[in-house]
Amino acid sequence: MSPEQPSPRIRKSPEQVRSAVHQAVIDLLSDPEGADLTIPAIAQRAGVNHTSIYRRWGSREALLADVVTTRLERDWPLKDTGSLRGDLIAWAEAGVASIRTPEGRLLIRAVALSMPGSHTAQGERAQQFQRRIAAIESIRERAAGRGESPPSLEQILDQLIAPLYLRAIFGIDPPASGYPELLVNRLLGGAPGA
Amino acid sequence: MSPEQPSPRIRKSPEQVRSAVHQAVIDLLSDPEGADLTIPAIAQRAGVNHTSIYRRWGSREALLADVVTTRLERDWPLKDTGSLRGDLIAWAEAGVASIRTPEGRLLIRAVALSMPGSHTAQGERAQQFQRRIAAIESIRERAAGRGESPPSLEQILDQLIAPLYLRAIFGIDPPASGYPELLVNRLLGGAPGA
DNA sequence: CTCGCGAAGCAAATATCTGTGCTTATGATG
DNA sequence: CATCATAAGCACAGATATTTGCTTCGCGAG
Repeated sequence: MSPEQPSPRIRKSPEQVRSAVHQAVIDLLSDPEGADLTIPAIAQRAGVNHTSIYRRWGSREALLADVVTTRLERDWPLKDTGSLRGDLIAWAEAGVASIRTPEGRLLIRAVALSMPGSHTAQGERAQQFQRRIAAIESIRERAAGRGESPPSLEQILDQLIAPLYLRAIFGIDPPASGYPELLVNRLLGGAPGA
Repeated sequence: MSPEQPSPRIRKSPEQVRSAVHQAVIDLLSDPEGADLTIPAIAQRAGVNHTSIYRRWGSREALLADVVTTRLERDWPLKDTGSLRGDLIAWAEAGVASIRTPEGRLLIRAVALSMPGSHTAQGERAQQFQRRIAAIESIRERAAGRGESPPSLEQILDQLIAPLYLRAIFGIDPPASGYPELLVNRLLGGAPGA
């Protein structure tokens, strides 16, 4: 069957391990069968020895946090569009795009998730969320620097972040079109002033 | 130490078991140390044998769902105040009150939580959330019956439910006062028309 | 080219969780 | 008061996950 050698041992390099494990987490997370995200399962899927994972990441929590951070910062970046409205819409668009994929949903849900991970859970999760909040803060600061007066963080939290996260966590599809604009219009008021 | 007998076996009645187990789940959930919510841990905390839990609830998912449902429906009930605005504010107030207690936060978070519960997880969780949605739907229907024209479910989701859930899940305190009214005013528009 | 450090793989031990058969207390029923 | 169904507790077995000691490869420094 396998065109490969019956090779007794092909050792992966550290980078290969990292990459394979990350991918395995994503795969299992996306798996509609709801495969359980245990270290042994991840290891098998990634084709690495489970001890490699235990030793490198120490816990599932830490691994999850690593994967989530990496992916989220890649898929949900900040853009500088030159205006507050533009920045917020861009951010919301990236969010909506993320939410539309099963992978993205699960990823975001994983931030809120955790369960039997004990104490580290809280810390890691909070940190992830803090990172997202920090992104929003930098948008506000840029706006303030341009002389615009951005809404309070609370307002953005309630009207922009919350709807996106809720939908991600509970798997509710966002409206088919114009959703980012809708949210931002509600937040900033009526029509695109600038 | 213990003023009790070294009693070889004091068997709890089914109701005592149910009550003790529920309380144990709440306790562990509230525990800042982030104790892991495993059946054996819950059993020990409740002072019951773990097999009693396995046999009665079958899985951690089912147990969690039971506890959450029970508590949530007790602490976050629906009231009929006679107006859409009143109903929504009452609902939001109950939510805010819930969110202010560590227990309430964790409870709501538990709805979104779960993780290594595999497939059943999705179903149970979705059901919990559906129940909450149904509550909102009934508010809308009552309003429609009175001739009022309630906002769409989507709008309520985005502007009322989402902010509360987000804060519960990530442990963000709601504004000190007037928050329920603030949310409902945003949703229904300006001032209390009636 | 050789040496040596860091990390992957292997195997086996340990700890935990999950589930089963059986005994026996508890509370309801007649 | 006697009987009986239900469910709790106990002991133990099976399956998984977690951890550790040791070996061996890959790769860069000298």
